[in-house]
Amino acid sequence: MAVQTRTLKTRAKLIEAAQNRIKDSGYEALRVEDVVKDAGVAKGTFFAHFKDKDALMDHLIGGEIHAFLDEVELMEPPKSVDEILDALMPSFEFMTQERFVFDVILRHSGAAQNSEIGAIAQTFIRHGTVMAHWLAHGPFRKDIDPALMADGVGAFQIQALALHFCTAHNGISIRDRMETYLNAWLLPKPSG
Amino acid sequence: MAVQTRTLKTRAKLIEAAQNRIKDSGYEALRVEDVVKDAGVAKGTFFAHFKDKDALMDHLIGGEIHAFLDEVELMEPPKSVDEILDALMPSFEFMTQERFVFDVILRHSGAAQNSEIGAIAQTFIRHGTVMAHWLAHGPFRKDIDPALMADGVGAFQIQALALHFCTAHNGISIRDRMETYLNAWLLPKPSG
DNA sequence: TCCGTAAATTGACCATGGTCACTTTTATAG
DNA sequence: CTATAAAAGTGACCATGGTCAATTTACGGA
Repeated sequence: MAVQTRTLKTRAKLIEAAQNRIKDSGYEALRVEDVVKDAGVAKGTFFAHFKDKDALMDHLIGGEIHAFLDEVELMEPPKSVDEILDALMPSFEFMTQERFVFDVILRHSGAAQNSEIGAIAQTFIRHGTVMAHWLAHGPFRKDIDPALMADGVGAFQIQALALHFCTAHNGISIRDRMETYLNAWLLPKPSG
Repeated sequence: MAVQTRTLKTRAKLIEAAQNRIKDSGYEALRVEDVVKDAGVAKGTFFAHFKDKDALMDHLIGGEIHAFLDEVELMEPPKSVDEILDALMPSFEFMTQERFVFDVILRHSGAAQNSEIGAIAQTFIRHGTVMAHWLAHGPFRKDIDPALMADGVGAFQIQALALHFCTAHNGISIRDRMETYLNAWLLPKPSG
């Protein structure tokens, strides 16, 4: 039997309920019980639509990040580290709005354990593709593969965001730290 | 009143019970209820000693990583990327033994949210110190601060370990991926 | 030795995510 | 228009981490 309209409706109701809750209480405070109550369905139904609460988070947070990438993909390849950062900052702000959100992203960045790839993991792949394209067309180092450079940008991004939450490393903004990282990683250097 | 001997004993019992459980069922399967049963104390006692289950995990996993660092600190500064990797591989093996362990490490790598710094976060700081020292005394690039280089090694390490758990990126070993990263990050490059 | 106070411990209780046998709905064959 | 099988939904129930008012234990002073 094919997927029923009912299924899509229920799923939509669940997602909308969750988004509304999040809009005024944030991600961490989301309770499955509240979502099903607002959506007018039973608890079991939730888990028929999402493997677990984390899967809903993946879907919602992944969706937001995809929206940022939609913007980013429309841009011209940046001509400097500064322009790269201009493009990335909005998503950084989203990712650091709550420690909880960053933790979800971290947990899902390395894709799903066994099953198919999740929304957040997809954004990382997409991010890598866009970034590699950018780096191949800008004034950056040419001695290594753009895909490798893009990989590194991702790694430094995680690092900068993680340190943002670290009491021991405060006083430096995410952007400043990223600038230091990317200058050292992406720019051609004199030999020595 | 000072800390009582009883306190130390109870704490030791809890830790030993946890370690024994982990020894034959792994980290993920650890249950607080089992730990307190084995230790012969009530559940509430556990939470008088550890803020939450995660704090125990931080302590145990952090302890293991500290032990690796003890070894590492005795070594001569490595003279190549390969030698760096020789030094790091044992701890990589530990960190990837279970996805769960890696997740705990990730979650704690950016230190505690508000309160004092945890055991795992400490290992990252220690790792950075050792690595910076190594990098300052080896045949690596001289155009950036060793502390920055060390920071990068940490970032790439997380990246390599994360991709190890990612279905979409398999076929490359952690060591091979790290070698690619570190060659690109640490070695002096021709200008261009 | 006894008392009072602070520290340590207890376990019933709660919060919340997740399960599953059962019921209801929907689509389709005859 | 039924019969029926697959899909969707239900909610009582479970698992497990975490709380806290009450209790017990240990230490220092009189």
